[in-house]
Amino acid sequence: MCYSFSVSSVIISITNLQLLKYDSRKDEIIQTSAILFKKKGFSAVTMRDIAKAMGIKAASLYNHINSKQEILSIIIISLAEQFTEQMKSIKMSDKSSIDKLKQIVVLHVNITSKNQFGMASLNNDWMHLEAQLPYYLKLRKNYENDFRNIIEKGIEDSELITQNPDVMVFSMLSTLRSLYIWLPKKEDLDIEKFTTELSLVLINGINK
Amino acid sequence: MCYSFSVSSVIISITNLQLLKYDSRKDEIIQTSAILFKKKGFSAVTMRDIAKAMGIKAASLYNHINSKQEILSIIIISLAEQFTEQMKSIKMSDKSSIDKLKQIVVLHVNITSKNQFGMASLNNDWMHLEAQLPYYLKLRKNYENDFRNIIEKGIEDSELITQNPDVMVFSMLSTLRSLYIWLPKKEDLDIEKFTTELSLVLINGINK
DNA sequence: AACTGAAACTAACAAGCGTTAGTTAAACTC
DNA sequence: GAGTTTAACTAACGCTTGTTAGTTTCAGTT
Repeated sequence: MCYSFSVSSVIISITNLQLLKYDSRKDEIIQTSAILFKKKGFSAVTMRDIAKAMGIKAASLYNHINSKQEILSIIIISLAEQFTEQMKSIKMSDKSSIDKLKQIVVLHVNITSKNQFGMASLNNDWMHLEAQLPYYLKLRKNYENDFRNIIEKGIEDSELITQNPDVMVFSMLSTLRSLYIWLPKKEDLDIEKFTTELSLVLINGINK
Repeated sequence: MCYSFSVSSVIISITNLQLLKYDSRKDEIIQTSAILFKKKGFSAVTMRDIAKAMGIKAASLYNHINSKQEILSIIIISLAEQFTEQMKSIKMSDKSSIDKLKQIVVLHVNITSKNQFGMASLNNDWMHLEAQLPYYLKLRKNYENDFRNIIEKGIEDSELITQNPDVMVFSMLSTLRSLYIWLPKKEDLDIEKFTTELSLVLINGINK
């Protein structure tokens, strides 16, 4: 066993400010990496790029993380799990299908506005996950299924038009997934107002 | 002058089947590269990957192309110019704004269905263009401006709802740009039917 | 004052990268 | 058949990649 602790050393660890700082340093690496990944993509960013952006040497990164892969996994999986978790509470609520769809719009705007860089990795670099790739694909498939089920229920209940639900999921989800590109461009954006406008356009269209 | 020809040698070139075959071999490299670029992204694909997919050695590729960069430029710029050209004829036509938007949907579905792999590079790897990056950005900006002008005209003419045109452009264009992900999934797709359904959803929404 | 551990460092590794030089074999032109 | 061209090849180049080993610095604990 490499990392076994006595009871006393655990207590020391908890009260040790250094250890807390360690964790925040790891977060710094992940945040910095996400910024670079958005600009050039995972494969084009080197460990030396990440280190330089933090003002340290590449080798020093390995005091905090195990591999370049791990950085990507943490970025993507934590976001995918946020979507999964919040979709769960949306689908279990007793609202109408249209209200559920509006809540999905809110969900995407919220997570994206707080994670504009990470969302780029989620959208563009998921294929470079290795061990975690099957898990990610499972989460994504479940999410899309939940989305389609809400739409199919809306069609059954005559809330929504009788059209191919796949096309409807595709159209809405494509827009929501692209939010990470657009949100940062509108810096002084009223998030609440934007969410309302976007819901209106996605659900009622643009035709007068 | 490295490549000057006498009149007779030009005539020979035109009637020379080898030279035509040369061009098609270059096209093969570009097509093969596009397939790999879609799967892993430009940066993660090596010249040895491309060569292996064609059953030759990496060095042999350089008999047909000048650099890895050049492959990417040809893929992206040729598509961007197709969009630019066809947008030109749409905006100059005397149709209503809604009909122009429907034509833009047709434009995207057509180009994407014929270039599913290249469209991935256009969307994800444009930042790895080097010399051609400013030109690409100019074409993209012009395209988005033309798109927004059509929508603004539609609002003026009371064809479209009075809403933020940026949100409307964002919503429609995000969906159209994601077509390369979805079209290949529906293999036995009736393109014409799909285009009609998509136009309906984008313009009239999904609300009953 | 001695000890501990976090977090930086230097130096280096083996593997892989895009690309070039020079060669070869086969297919065309005359 | 001699000469030319196309398009493959082998071999290698200098550079960059992710990562490891071992060392140093320094603040906090005992």
